[in-house]
Amino acid sequence: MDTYDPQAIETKWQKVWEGENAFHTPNAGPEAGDAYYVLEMLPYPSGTLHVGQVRNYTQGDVLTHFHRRNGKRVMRPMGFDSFGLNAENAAIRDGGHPRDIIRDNITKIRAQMKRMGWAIDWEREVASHEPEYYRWTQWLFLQFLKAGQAARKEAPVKWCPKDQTVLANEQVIDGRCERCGTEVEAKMLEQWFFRYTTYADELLDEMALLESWPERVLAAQRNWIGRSEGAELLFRVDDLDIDIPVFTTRADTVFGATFFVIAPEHPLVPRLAEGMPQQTEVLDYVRRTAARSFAEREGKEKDGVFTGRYGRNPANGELIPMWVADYVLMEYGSGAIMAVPAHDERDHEFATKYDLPIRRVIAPADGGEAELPYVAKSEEAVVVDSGDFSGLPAPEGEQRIVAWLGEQGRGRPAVSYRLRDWLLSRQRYWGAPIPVIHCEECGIVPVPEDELPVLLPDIEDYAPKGKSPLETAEDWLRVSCPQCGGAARREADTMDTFVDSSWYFLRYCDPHDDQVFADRAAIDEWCPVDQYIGGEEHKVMHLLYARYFIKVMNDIGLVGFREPFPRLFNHGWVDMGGAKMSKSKGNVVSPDEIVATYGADALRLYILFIGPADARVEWQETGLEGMSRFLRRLWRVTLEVAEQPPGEAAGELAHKANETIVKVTDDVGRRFAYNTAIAAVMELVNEVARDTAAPGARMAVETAVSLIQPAAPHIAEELWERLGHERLWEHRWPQADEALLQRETFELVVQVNGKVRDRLEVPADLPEEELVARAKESPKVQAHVNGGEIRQTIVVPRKLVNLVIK
RNA sequence: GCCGAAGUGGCGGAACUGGUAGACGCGCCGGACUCAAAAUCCGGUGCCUUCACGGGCGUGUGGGUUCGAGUCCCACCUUCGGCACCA
Repeated sequence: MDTYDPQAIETKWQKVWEGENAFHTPNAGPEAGDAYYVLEMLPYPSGTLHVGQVRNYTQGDVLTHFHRRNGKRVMRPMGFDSFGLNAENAAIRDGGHPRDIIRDNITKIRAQMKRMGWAIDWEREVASHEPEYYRWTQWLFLQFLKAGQAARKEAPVKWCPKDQTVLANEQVIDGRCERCGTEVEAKMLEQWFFRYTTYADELLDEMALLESWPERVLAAQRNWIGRSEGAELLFRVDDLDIDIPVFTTRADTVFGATFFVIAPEHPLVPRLAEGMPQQTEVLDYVRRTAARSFAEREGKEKDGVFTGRYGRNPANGELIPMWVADYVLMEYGSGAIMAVPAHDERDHEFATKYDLPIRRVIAPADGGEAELPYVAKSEEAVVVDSGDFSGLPAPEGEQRIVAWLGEQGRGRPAVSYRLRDWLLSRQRYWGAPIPVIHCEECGIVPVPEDELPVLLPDIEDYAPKGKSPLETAEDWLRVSCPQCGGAARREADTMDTFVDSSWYFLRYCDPHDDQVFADRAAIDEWCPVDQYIGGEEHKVMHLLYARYFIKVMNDIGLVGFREPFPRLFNHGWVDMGGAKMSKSKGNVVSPDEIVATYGADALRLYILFIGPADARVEWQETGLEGMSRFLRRLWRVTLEVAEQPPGEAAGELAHKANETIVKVTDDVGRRFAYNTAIAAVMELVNEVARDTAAPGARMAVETAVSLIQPAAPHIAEELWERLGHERLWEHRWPQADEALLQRETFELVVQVNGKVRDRLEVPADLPEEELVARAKESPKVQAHVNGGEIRQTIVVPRKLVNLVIK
C-alpha cells in the first residue's frame, strides 16, 4: 500500500481545480437564486501571508465548500488592499517603486493562497492600486462630494510626524500612529473629510439590522460613536452681547455652575480676551497649548487662565468667571463647558487648584452627606439649593430644568457624539489621487467623470515632506479649470486606503466593468454579503467606514441595502510569544515551511483545530504533528477499507457515521465550531480503525472523507477517488439517515441524591416506571440507598434516573 | 472609571437547551515491533485515598436557587479587549 504523500496529492488536485476553473461562479442574474456570498477581509500585500492570516482564509474556505456542497452558488472572491504606507515606506527604504513591490508581494501571496488549496474564484481578483479599480474609488468620491458627504474644512487633526501625514481619528491608538507607533501631534489644518458624524445615529440605530455580529464588536462601535444625550445651554456675555452654548449631560447641576471654561482653540477666545488686562496671558496660553502634544496635554496637571470676562448662568442669573483651559476640547460638544466643581471630578480639581467657589446642588436622597465631588445621577440623588427644583430626583430635575430653560430660550435638549468626521486626505504618494481641481476663479472643481481615473503620476522622490509628494509633479499638477478653462492645479493629496476597502466587496460582484463601479444587477444578485469573516483589529475602523459608505450609497441610490455585512464572524487572532502575530512585531510564522513539511491539509486542519474560531489562540507547532498523524491514519484506514467489498451500511459504525453527519453539519453550518467538527470526524475514524472489517466500515469511512473535505480538501479528494468516486468538491453534502440515527439501547445514568452511582445499558423504549425499577435493582444503587426511604424520583427520558432519599 | 469577553487536567480545549465534567488532540508513562533508534501500533493518564473492590474531592473565590449547577442568580477576584480630560 502506498504511503500518504501530501506534496504529490496536493499538487495534483490543485492542478485539477485550476485547470477546470473549479471555483469560478459566474453571475447569473438577481433572479437566479441560491446565491451565497462568502467574503473575507482582503489582505494588505505587505510581505507574505503568516499563519494568523491563514486562519482567516481557511475558515472562509470551509464555509465556501460547505455551502457549495449544500446547493448554493457560492461567490468567494479575493483581492488586495494594495495602496498604502507600507509599500511606500518599503520603497523609500529599499528603493524601487511601490508598484513593483506590491506586484511582487501579490504574486507571492497569490502563490501561497493557491498552495493552501483555497477555493477562490480568481476571475474576480481585484487590487485597489490598479487604475481600473481606483477610477471607481475616485468616482465614488465625486458622488459623495455631490451629495455633500465629502467636504474640505479646517479642523483640529492628528498628525504623524514620522509618516508626515494626517491621520483619521480611528488610526490613532493610545495617542500613537496606528502604522508606525509614533506619538501623534495636534494640528489645525484644512483637510478633506467624509461627514460621517451626520450618520452617527444611523450607524447606531441600524445595528438593529445586523443579524449576527459579535457583541464585542457592537460594543466597540457603540463606544466609538459615543452618543451622549444631554442639553445645550446658553451662557450670556453681556459686555459682548453674545451667547455661548455649552453641552452638558448634567443640566440638573446648572445651579452649581460656578465658573465657565472655554477651549483654547475656541474661535471666541481672542474676542473674550480683547481689551482685558489678562489678554497677553490668555493669548500666550493659547499659543502654549497649540505647541503641546495630545499626550502632554492629557498627562499634565490641569491648568488654565482667567479671561477677565464674566458670563451669566442661565439658571440663576449669576455672573461667573470665564476661564480658558486645555482640559476642555474644541472637538467635543461646543468647545465650552459650564463647570460644576461640586459634581464633576475635573471641575473639582480645577476649582481646588484656583480656589474657585464650589457649590453643592446634588445630595444623596437618604439625607446622607456625600464627599465632593459627588457625581451620582440616579434616583438615589436629589437636587438641592436649586430654587423650585430642589427636592426632585436628579434625572427628573434634569428634565424639568431643561424644559424651564427652554421656555426662556436659554436651553434645549441636545445630543453629542464622540465620533469625529472621517479625515480622508493623506499627504502621501501611494494612494488614489483625490479627483478635484483647485481653480482661483471657481474654487474646488470636480474632475469631470469622463476624465477619470486621475492617474497617479510617476515621480522621482516619494519621501514624505509634510505635504504631498505629488506637489513636485508640476506637469501633472498644472491643468486648466474644467469650468472656466483658466489656469488651475490638481489636488495633490491622496485618499486614505480605508476608502478603497469601503466598497471592494461591491467590485467583486462585477470586477471588470468599465462602464460603472459595479453593475446594479450584479450587486443585487450577491449583496449584501451572506457571511463576512475577518480579524478583530477591524472592530471599528474598516467595519464602521464600510457601514457608513453603504448607507450613503443607499441614500444616493447606488445600492439597495443599508448594511453591507449583516452576518459577521470575527475570528480571534493568533498569538506568538504572548503577542498578536504581526509583521510589525516580527513574530510571524510563515505557512511555507509548514506546508513543505506537513502539507497544506495538515496546516488547515491544525489552524481550525487549535481552538474556538472566535478565540484568541497561541501558536504551538507541536499540535501539527498530531494533525499529520490523523491524516496518515485516515489514509491507511481508508485504503484498507477500500480493498474490501462495500458491504451494507449497518451496525454500530453506521449509527456512529450518521451521528457524525448531524454533529459536523451543525458545527460547521450553525456554530462555526470547526474544532469540534474535526474532533467528531477523528472519533469516527478512530472507531473504524479499531476494526476495518467491521460492518458499515465502508460507509463510515466514506462519510469521514466526505465530512473532512471542507477542511482538508486534497486528501479527501484523493481518497474519494480511491474509493471509486469522483469530484467530491461538487458532491452533495452527506445527509443523515433518520432510521440509522435511532438506537435500540442507551446508557441510563442512575444517580442517588444527584451523584452518579451506576450506568446501565437499557432498551430505548422502556417506559419510565421500568427505568426506575431497573435503577432500583442495581446493587451499586442499593448500597447507597441503604434501605432509606426514596422520597422523590426524577426521570429524564433517554438520559437518567435520580433517586432522592431522606 | 464606563462598556464588552473570558477563567475547566501538565498543555490546547470539549460539555450547544440545568442532567454522566475532562470529548478530540498535545505531552507524559507502560507495552509491541526493532540489533538499536525513528516512525507506527496497542494500553494507561484530573487530584487524594485503597493491595483491591471502592470511597472522597474537583470547573477562579464566597454565598444562593435546584432532586441535580462548569452552565442560572448575588457579591467578589483575576486576565484580555474597546473607550476615556468626551463635559
